[in-house]
Amino acid sequence: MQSLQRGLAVIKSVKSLEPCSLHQIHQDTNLPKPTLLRILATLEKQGIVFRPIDDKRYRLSANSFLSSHTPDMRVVLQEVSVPILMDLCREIAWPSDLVVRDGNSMEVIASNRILSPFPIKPTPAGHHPDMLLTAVGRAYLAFTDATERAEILEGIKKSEPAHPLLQNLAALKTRLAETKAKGYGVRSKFKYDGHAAIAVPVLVEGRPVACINLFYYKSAVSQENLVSDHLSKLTAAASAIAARLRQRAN
Amino acid sequence: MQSLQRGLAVIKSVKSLEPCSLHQIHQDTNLPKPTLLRILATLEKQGIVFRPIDDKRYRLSANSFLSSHTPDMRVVLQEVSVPILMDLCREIAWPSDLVVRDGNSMEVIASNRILSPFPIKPTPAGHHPDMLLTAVGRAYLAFTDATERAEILEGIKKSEPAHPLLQNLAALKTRLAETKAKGYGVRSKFKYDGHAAIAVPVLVEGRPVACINLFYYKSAVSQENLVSDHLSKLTAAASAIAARLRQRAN
DNA sequence: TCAAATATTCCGCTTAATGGAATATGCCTA
DNA sequence: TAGGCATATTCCATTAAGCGGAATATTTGA
Repeated sequence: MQSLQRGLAVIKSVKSLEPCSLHQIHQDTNLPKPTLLRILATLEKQGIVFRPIDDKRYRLSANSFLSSHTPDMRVVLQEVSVPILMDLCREIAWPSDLVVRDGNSMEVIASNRILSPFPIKPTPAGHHPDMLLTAVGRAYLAFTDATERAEILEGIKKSEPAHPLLQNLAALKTRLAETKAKGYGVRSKFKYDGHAAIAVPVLVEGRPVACINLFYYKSAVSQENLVSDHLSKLTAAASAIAARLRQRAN
Repeated sequence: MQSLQRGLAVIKSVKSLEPCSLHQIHQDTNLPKPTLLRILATLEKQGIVFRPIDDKRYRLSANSFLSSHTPDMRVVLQEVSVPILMDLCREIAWPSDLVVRDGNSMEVIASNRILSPFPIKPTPAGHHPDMLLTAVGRAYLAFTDATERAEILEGIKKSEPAHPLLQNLAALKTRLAETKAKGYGVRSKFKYDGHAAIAVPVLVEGRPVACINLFYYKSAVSQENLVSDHLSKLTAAASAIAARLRQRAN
């Protein structure tokens, strides 16, 4: 069975090269690229490999029956979020990022910006959104438990004592309480910036393991309308990601 | 890609059902049996599944890129020995067993007897060849280190104090030393038994992890001639198994 | 010893897979 | 910012790879 044999060869190739471009697999296996595309599409449909939205390189699904290395939470998040973020952007046009905590700030690990008709510039690689100023950071802080919140605030105080949001702790606490009550975080007003964002947590067993935001132009729509039109969909996407994570954990 | 998709489905099916017959896979996947046969042949050639020589049921290879459960040494031995035992019997006609230590006796985990033209009755399931009387037991004892040897002899003394071979420890030691020197073990003379056997160890890093024997009719060939004709092939098979095991261990 | 269950082989048919060529996309350089 | 190279993707005519029903062989169980 040629095609099965080839498919298995491709799995092995991806396993040894990941993350790898079509071209790399082509060189490794000597199979013609159209053939590889067909095989990879099948493997993707079957949940054996996946590609981040804005990255052409293939990776092994942490899932499946393949003994990858350590099933890394980031990779799993990246994987399960792909179709959900794609659907989300198709539905509401405005772009979103999937963001996790990394130390005292956040880190973007997936995004559907390039799918959006609105040309919002992509996150510079390695950019770490601020924990206190951004919608995602605030959502995370608001929904995590008191211990982790205290730890993060302590960390920021040490590394960035002059941080504007640290100057009024009472106000910060109030804001976080409000965020939790409303169910979503909003970004602070940045200077020279026409964008705004709201963000909700991805909750697994009551803990935020990540956050998804929704970007928009302040000039195009009011926060009020954005919330009433789209918050439920954003929340649904977060729940869908959480559900898939739970499923993966068995 | 239908056939790739089906192949992956079969892998999943075997994974969940193993060890499983063709019929079981057929019921689980709803694929026609000729199709399954084709797929399974491919998977077997690619080292994804295997079948013991005298068992029609398919199992997942411990090898490969599949996260089976614990990669059990027995299963690995069983798997890697299949083609080697088949070739061996094709070459020299007399049948062999692959045997490992199990406590104070040995245990047959694979055999090519049914391939042999000589109708030597198959090992009764669960039969444990004696450690002191059989060729495989003696080969094992002779090649293992002093510590394990002492442990085994101690164990036999406790469970079977009247064992005939224990009555003359000096003679036993001499016999084991000879065995190691010659490179193969021979079976003790059994009453009412026209068979005889020789056996060699499968050595990995100097330790015997298993033994392979070679059965014959005393009336058909002398031990002398059997050794001069076939010992080298038996040893080669043992080395081949050892080499495959090493490869598997990475 | 025979019947039932299961495994395997056979083979003509069809469609799914193939891959060369054309096109699109992304990326780097000047 | 254009223009050119590298890579990805689509297209489609061709064909052999895969298909599975039916016949046969083997194993099992009574």
